[in-house]
Amino acid sequence: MTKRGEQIRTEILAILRAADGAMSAYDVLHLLQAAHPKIAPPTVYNALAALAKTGSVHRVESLKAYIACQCDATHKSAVLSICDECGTVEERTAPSVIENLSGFVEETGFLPQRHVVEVHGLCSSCGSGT
Amino acid sequence: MTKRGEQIRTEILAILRAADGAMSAYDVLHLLQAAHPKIAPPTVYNALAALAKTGSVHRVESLKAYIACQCDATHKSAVLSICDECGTVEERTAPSVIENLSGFVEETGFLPQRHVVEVHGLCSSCGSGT
DNA sequence: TGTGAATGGTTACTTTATAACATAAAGTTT
DNA sequence: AAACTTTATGTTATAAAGTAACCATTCACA
Repeated sequence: MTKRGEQIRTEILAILRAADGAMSAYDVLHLLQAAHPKIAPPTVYNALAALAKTGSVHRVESLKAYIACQCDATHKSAVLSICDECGTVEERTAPSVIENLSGFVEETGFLPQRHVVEVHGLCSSCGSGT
Repeated sequence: MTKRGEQIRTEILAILRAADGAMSAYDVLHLLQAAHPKIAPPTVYNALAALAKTGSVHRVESLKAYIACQCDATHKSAVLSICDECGTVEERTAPSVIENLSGFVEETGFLPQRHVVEVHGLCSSCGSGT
C-alpha cells in the first residue's frame, strides 16, 4: 500500500518537530494549509491519530495539544514535564515511575493499559529566575 | 460575602456526586437547565473552575470531563483510575507515587506544581470477566 | 480489467470552551 | 446611610476542538 496520507503524516511530523512546544491540532492545520489550502480538520486528526498509534506523536491531554515524540522508540512509559511559563514540553521515559504507578492502581484490582502522566510547573530556565 | 454563585456550585457538586462516572460540563449544564432554564455555559464553567480551585471537583483531562472529589480534603496527590469499559473513575490519594514522580522530574531541574496522573484500563469488575 | 475490501478525504456538524461585555453584590469612604 | 469602588457573577456571542457519516480512491485478486 502506498499510502496517500503518508505525505501528510510526514509533513505533520516535521511541523511538530520544528515546534518549540506543543501545538494544537488547529495550529498544525493552519500551517499545513499554507501548502495545501484545501485541507480539512479530519485529515489532520486522522493523521495525528495514525502518528499517535505508532508512537511518533503524543497528545498532551492537559493542553489539548500535540508534540512529536522526543524519545527513540515504542515506549509506553513517558512522563511529560510542561513548563507553564515558556510552554516547552519535555518528554522522558520513566519505566520506574510507571511501574510504581501501575502497582498502585493494581492494588484495587485495576488493570492499567494506558498511563497519562503530565507534570506542570517551571522548567529549569524559568524556575531559576533566568 | 454571601455569594450568589454558591447556590449553583452546591447544585453542581450534588449533580457530580450523584453521577456514576465523570460528566462533561455540558452534561452538567443540561441537568441544571431542568431547574434553571436560562443558565448558560460560562456559568457552569465558572462554577466548575471555582470548585476545582477548592479541590471539590477535578477535571479529568483525558476525558474532557469532571468528577466530584472522592477524597477528604486538600490533596495535591490524587491518582485517577479510569475504566474504559464502564466509565467509572476512581480517585485515590497516592503521596508516594506523586513524590516518586516529583523526584523524577526534578532530576532535570524542573519545578513541579501540578500533577496530572490518570490511568486508563479496566476496573476490577470489568477486567475479571464479570 | 471488473469487483470488492480497505484506506484516506470531505462535508457538515457536534461538543467543548472562552473572550468580552453587562450586571449586581459587598465593602469603603464620607 | 448615600455615593463610590472593588470584586464576583451572569450573558451574549463566538471561537476552538473534535468527529460522524458519507464519498473517492487505491489495491488485491479473480
